[in-house]
Amino acid sequence: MSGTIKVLNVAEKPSVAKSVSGILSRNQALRVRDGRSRYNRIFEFNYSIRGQPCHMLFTSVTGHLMELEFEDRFRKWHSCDPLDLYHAPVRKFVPEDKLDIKRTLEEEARRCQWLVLWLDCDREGENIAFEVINVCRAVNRHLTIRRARFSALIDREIHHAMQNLIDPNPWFSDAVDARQEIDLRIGASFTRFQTMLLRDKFVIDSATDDRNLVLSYGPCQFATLGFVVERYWEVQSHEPEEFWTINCSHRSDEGVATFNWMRGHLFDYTCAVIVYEMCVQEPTATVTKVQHKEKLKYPPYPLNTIELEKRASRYFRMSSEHTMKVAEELYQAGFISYPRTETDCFSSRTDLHAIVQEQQGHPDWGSYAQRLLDPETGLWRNPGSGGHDDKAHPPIHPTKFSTGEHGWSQDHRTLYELVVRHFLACVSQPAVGAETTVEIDIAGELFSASGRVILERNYLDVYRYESWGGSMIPTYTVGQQFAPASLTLDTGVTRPPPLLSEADLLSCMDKAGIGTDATMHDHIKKLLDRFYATKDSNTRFSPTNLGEALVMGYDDMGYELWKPNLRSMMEFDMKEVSVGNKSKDEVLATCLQQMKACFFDARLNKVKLLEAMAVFFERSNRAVGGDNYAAGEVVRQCDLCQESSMVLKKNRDGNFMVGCSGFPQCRNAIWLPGSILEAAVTSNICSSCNPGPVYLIQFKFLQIEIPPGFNANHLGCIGGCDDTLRQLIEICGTGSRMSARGRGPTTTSSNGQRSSNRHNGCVHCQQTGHSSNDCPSQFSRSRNSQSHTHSENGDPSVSCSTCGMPCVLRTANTANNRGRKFYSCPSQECNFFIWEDGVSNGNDGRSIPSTNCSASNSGRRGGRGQSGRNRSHAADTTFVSATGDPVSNRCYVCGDPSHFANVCPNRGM
DNA sequence: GCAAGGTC
Repeated sequence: MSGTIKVLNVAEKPSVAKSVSGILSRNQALRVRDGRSRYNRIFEFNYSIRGQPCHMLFTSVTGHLMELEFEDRFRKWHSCDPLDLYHAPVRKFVPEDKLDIKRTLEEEARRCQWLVLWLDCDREGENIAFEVINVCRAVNRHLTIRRARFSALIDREIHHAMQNLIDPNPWFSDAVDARQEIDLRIGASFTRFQTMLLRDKFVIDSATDDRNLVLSYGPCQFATLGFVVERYWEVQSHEPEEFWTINCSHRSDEGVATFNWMRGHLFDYTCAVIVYEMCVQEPTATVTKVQHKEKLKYPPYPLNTIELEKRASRYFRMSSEHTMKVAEELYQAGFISYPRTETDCFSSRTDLHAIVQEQQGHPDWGSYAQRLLDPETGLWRNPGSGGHDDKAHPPIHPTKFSTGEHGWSQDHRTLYELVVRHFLACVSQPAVGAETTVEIDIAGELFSASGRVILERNYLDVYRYESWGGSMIPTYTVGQQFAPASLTLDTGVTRPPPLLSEADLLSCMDKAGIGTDATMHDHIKKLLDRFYATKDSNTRFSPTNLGEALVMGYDDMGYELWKPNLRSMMEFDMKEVSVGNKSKDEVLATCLQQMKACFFDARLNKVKLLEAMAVFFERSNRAVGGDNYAAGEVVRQCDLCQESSMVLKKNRDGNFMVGCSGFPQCRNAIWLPGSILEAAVTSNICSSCNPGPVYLIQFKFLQIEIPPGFNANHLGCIGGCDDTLRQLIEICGTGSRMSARGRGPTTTSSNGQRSSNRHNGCVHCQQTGHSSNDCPSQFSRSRNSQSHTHSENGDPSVSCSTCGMPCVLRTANTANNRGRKFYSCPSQECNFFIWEDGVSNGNDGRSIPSTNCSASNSGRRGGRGQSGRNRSHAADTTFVSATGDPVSNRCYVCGDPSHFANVCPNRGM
């Protein structure tokens, strides 16, 4: 067919591909074939777009085609500081289970000239459209790309959409991209942080195996939890208050009427008694007002997802999650319309009568359907509108008649019945009632009674879930007087509000914009799955200890991370992006910057979380392993890798250091004096160090290990400006590579060059804590040691026989001497070494043998000043292991030549 | 192992 173009059409789900294909082809010459994905078939037919003959291929995806994830090196929980997740690179990719769909799209796109996107017309749909565009355009750069805009699967609308194609809207898609990225970064960072902080520190008895417990955080799940906790606290904090009220009854031939005091109740007993005694003294009642009024009780609006969930919970105590599962199955089998819809008004184009007609044969509600269709009954009424329309799906309604199918569970029957009865109710007249209100006066106090007679039941006949209580009261006339049958002063107490029911919770979420119609039930289920909340047999939610502790912890910090505001603000920003008022990048930058600061602050205040947990849980004895990042407090951004953060940590030997959380990719580290007893990052920022912020650290030194004149408490900066800290490091040495006995005042003045290095700090990075030679940014260089073996406490002190520098205590890692300690000169220029046990035995030092040492006794030279000057010594002296493999004398963990890996302070990070 | 959002 000359001039015919091939058009690839893609819908968001298979059912839409099928429906639209059926409408466009008018079911004429419609062919179907399988794609690579078993769910997403391909429909083929011919069509003409504005006179252009087209061969149409119509397939679908199943929701999002792509996922957003961190790049691999950030995906493991201990791969980085959770703070890094605010700027770690992310990527979009097609997950394994969607690859078949991707391949279908690629294959079909290659042979098409046009791509028409039939994704749902909402923000998520637009984002999925761009996912499809990316996949298709990657294999066919010449594709003409158009968007079909439709709001219902109705013939006229679909043909109109096809003839009036528009451009896809990148702003809508951008809003979703921003939402995804923010959700991922916030969720992952807080989840890792609180899980690693709390899981191993407490015996969390709610979980079967708390080692695998994940204490997840998400803007939706925590807001949902917040509603539960807030109501629970309200209930807990309620203090019953006694009140008094006066009740009056009257009996006549027609029956009994109960009159309520129009003041309601009084909390002041004396006042109540005074009023009551006045009434008792003059008890005659005079009727002051009789009012008759017609009242209407309207049927519900057309059914959307949230109402379906709420009503199923209220009427049948069915969980929202189960409701959606059953509804999905009914939808898949064609009995009800699409169950995930916000829309609660029918389009004027919907043939409502046809839907009712289908139900006429049902044994239970068929006769009601017949009455509805009979104009003489006057029962029909065009349905009201709840004011919501997602422009993508109609309200939930029956699409196929059934009296119950083989294989349906009771829940399938119940839910189908609800959908049908709800629909029939929507198109029915409201119930009509006559209400009578009577007011009386006793000694100047007013009382009222009311009664109701239902005149027409109308929709209530089919909507049996609702009732409208009728109550009769006797006939009264104004001016009539009577003596009350009873006049009592009654007492009662105020009651707390009830715990939130599932329907209440859904209402709270809906009102605050937490989740979507398709996901709200997931968030509720997540609270149960994470052991954050429980649900009782009345569908009422209480927080567990865990849920309450988490909310309490954040609340004590003063954060509203558990309130819906965060999501609302995000939602506002998303809206701004979707209408083009703000750019995606702008919103991402602002939001993530704020959340990062919030995360940082939350971590500084983590003690609040720990305290809140301690209220409910026993401390655990379990060893905490691999939790350095959770324990580490951020001091500044790493100026070496520029990606991760420098965090204050304690090494295994108990000494403090500030290291890059990007380890081992980045080995930036600042070693702090071993004489530090306590160190904690504060929220104070150094005013002189750049790039900032550099947070000051509150140090507490062991007084006896620092010279007179220095204060044991010091608010210090590791950014390079802090002379006091520099001096203390110089005087005390660092605690990183030596055992405690290596600490103490040293003979640094004996080595002018070394002393000079320290005073000047590192020439590469300007930081204290290491010398220029030690700078992690200069790893190929040899380094001087900062450790000292001279001591004042009687421990051996060994100096290099060549240069006189204090030696470093190391541990051999060779086959013959593994674990044996020896001293060696920190300078790479000298080869001096001596076994530790040799020192105590009074042996002389010896130099490291030139080759094949294996730390054996060979190559002994003995005597000071004779160490291997005759040997050309490279920075990396090679040892040979027992297996003959060369072993570097640098630590294989951090590359530091002053120690071996078995004593590496960074091991196990 | 982490979010929330689509959908099967």
